[in-house]
Amino acid sequence: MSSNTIRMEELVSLCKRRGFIYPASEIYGGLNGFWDYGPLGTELKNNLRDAWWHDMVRCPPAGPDGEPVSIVGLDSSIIQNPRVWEASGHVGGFNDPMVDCRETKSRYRADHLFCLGVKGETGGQIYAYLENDDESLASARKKLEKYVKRTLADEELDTCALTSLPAEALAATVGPDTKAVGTLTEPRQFNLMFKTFVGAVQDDESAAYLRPETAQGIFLNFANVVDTMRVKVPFGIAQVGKAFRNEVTPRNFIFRSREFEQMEIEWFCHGDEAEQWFEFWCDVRKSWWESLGLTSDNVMMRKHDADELAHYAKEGCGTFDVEYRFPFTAPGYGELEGVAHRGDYDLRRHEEFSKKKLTYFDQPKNERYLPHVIEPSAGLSRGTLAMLCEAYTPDPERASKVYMAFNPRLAPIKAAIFPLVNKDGMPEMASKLHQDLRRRWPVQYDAKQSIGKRYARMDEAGCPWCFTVDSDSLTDQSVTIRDRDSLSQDRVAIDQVENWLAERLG
RNA sequence: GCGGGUGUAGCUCAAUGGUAGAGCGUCAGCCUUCCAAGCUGAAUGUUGACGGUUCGAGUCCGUUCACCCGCUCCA
Repeated sequence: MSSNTIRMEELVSLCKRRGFIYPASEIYGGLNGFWDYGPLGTELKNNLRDAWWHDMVRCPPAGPDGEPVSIVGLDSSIIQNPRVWEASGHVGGFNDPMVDCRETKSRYRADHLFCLGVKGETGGQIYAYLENDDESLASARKKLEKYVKRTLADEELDTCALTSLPAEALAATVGPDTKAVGTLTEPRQFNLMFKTFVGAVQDDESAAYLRPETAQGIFLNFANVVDTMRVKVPFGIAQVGKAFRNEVTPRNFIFRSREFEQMEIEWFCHGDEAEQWFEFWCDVRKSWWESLGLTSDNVMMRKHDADELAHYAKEGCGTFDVEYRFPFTAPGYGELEGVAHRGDYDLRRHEEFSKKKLTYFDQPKNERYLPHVIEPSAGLSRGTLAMLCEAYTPDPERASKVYMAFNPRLAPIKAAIFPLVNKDGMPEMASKLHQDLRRRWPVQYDAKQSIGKRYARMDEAGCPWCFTVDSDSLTDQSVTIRDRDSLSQDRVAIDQVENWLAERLG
């Protein structure tokens, strides 16, 4: 077991202990791939979401030409007309039948397997091989010739798709990487979209899907936004929301869960300008993650190889991932956000399927066209996990042995207010300060147990500052500020505490 | 979906087939004048779930669920 997995277990343990993240429906034994956010996790996730909305929708950075950019918000339905997912390509691409080999434990896409047999002969063994793989084909032919005990001419060979085989022929089939017969399972559907039914009657007519991405809701409303919001291309539409995928293997805490949250922008621009906007968004998004505390060593941009490009990204200039070095991927990286050049794929497909015109008329250019799309698609759940991983700071010197070094902007608790001792007028004074501050920020009051324990509790919760009222406070009207990261203690006038915090929190 | 591992209090872990425990945390009281201090007390468990073997199962067996690791998958 590597030290990284130990650290991950410690993080999961802290998340539960301090109310960040719990297993979903835990009292019933949990459910694979689902997690609940506790009180502190909810605050953290909301803070990350709000920071994104503020920095991308309300105050986005200036564009490449120095002019302000325009982004508007949206909140579309999780369930849409099922034809949406036909148009988007998810119904086709999400349902690949797979075949497993019981012997070698390999898994193959059924439509990538072909079978080799002797022409005209039925009932004999047949040999599966991988499509477009000469080595695999040669191996299958060799095994077949050994089976029939003679060399076969090319014209004696018969091939067919594995998916076209009847069940009894499949039972006589030898897998690509084995010599035993009948080790392949029947092709099984992997439905990555959650299916549900709209209305009380559950028949095929009423079948629908939970969205596997929030993006499509934006494309569906492109024309509505253009018609009603006086926006001009280039502009963006942003949306935050839940998405659902029946992942084959949910893993790594909330990194790959079946219900998760996305923060997506669809940036609509002229095709000629798409490339410069693509570069712009790659830069903006990487810097944004770094501005929240992810150190640049742990963040990298990675261009997708041609063979891993999504169906929608093949026509544009590709996809860059913003990747983070999670403890469970280290020394490698895991995807935090994908910035994809989708071309005009989505609007074009929805035009085809809906028969509605989705072109944009550009007045200054006097030109009608389908805008191209740059999509910075970030994982809110993954971002929250990255923030938890980055903040987790072991420190054997301090009582808690670990503290969460959240950026104050994201910290679930912004400040704690303590009476040093729970008597002599200190609790009254501290409580008054707490009442005043909680109108503006999530702050906590704690008078129980020793001051050291209270500091330690706040360290694990990632609270950046503690204000302590002591006996001097009663005479000089000042309090001690204890800094989470430096452990330094400074004095500030009690009537200046709110300003002091406002300067640091905005 | 496959293989391996794990599952006992909120957390970390003990318990030869024979009475389910400890530390920490939490809570209450006393105390305490700046970093999990001290004292006293309390709550918390169908030992993940179901079934079997046994006089007796946390322990052995089977099934199942969840988590971790490795495959596979990740539009």
